[in-house]
Amino acid sequence: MKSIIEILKEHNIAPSMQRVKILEYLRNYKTHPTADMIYQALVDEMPTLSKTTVYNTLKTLTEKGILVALSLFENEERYEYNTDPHIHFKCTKCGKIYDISKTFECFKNEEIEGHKVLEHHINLKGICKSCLENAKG
Amino acid sequence: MKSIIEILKEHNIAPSMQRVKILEYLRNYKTHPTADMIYQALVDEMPTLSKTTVYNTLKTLTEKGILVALSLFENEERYEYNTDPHIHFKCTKCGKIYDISKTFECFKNEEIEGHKVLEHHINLKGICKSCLENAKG
DNA sequence: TCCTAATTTGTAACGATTACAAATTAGGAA
DNA sequence: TTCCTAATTTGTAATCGTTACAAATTAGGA
Repeated sequence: MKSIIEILKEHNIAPSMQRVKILEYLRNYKTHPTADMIYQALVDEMPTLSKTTVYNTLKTLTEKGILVALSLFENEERYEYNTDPHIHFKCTKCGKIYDISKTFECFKNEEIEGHKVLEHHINLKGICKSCLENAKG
Repeated sequence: MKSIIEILKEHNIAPSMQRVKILEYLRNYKTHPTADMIYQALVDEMPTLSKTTVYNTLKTLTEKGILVALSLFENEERYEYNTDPHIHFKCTKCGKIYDISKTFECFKNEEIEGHKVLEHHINLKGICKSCLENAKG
């Protein structure tokens, strides 16, 4: 696997300690964290880390296409490392967000009602497997 | 067409002037407005209207299923009158949101990877017809 | 008319995000 | 090495959308 430093260099982003740690976190943990969650996870290891740096870094990495920003039903931005195309499922009971590796070619580079479609975001909502099993008791 | 007052009564919501005007606005204008947009549109006609009332009303009507709250790519809630199933297209150039009356049965009451799907939100992003035509100029 | 509950209102608070300017850091030139 | 400059990081304050809350207003029934 490519190193985080390589990935940053390929996109002309200086691989500072903060940027490396933030991107590393997003590549390792597929939890779709918010900026604050990332900050909380890293501040122990980097006590001088600033929340502004987290926001700046997320913005930079998203602009370069390394990360994807998700608007998943709520008023806070979540981020994920941009890998294979997939969609999201959010459990209304436990709040967890799952990746679903099902793709939909139907929207790819298509024109719908005259509009040129460049991206599609599919968000599902319901009760997750784990909560369903707990309910059965 | 059913009157706004009838709709409210059917859902056991007292048809106060404020609630009627807010729901009426959303039924008449399919612009997916934010709470603030609705407030701005109505405050001339109802000078004592409070933004809190707009938020309260939107919350009530959404809980009763009369309205649908949309999380469309951005950190602000937008609302629409709940009619036929449709999906949304947002133009990245002019910011306008279009309704696309295409339905996707593939998600209806389905189980995906063990999760029970109850709702699906499909958000498309790209350049709208009007902006495409302007670009050709 | 009076009473009570529902509704509305305005203010203050909150949380996520951004603006901004100062402080720090890193890398190249002398 | 030291100096210089630009990039990066930091902390504070501001902003924006939203919510909490309590007082004021309204509406409908006794």
